Amino acid sequence: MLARPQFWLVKSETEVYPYAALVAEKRTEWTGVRNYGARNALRAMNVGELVLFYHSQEDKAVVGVAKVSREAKPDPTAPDEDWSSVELVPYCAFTKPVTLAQMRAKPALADLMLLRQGRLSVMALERAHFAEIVAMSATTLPG
DNA sequence: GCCAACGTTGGC
DNA sequence: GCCAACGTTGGC
Repeated sequence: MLARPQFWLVKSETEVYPYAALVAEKRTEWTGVRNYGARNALRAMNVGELVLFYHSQEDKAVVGVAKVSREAKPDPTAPDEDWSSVELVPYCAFTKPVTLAQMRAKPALADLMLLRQGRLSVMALERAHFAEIVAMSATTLPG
């Protein structure tokens, strides 16, 4: 049981690996992260924690929530290097995607890391930010 | 250890 | 397609 669950956000290009692909596959190995900040975020994830799924490039919107189903281990796509990957499963698709423009327009999200550090592909989220974005999606999370 | 050059990401 | 931001690399 997690005393203090953390919340996360991952980015994926819409055309490369959309949320629908995760739903179709049931689970995915989140490989290919090659940035130290993003890697450290992966390593801090715990099984069961929730992850906002953001589509970069085309959609520029958070489209759903995934869940960490396995903690970080060495990234199999970089066998001799010090990178990490986790496993994600789909958790809940958003009723309405929450666009970057909508998030930028919310004072409550002014210091959201997604908005401040645009290139980071995996990041921690404050609980309040997570809750705000879920509320904006008009989605009721299961459980 | 500094910093300029370069490559990549991602919004517009 | 362009460009800003920023991370990484490599010369010194």
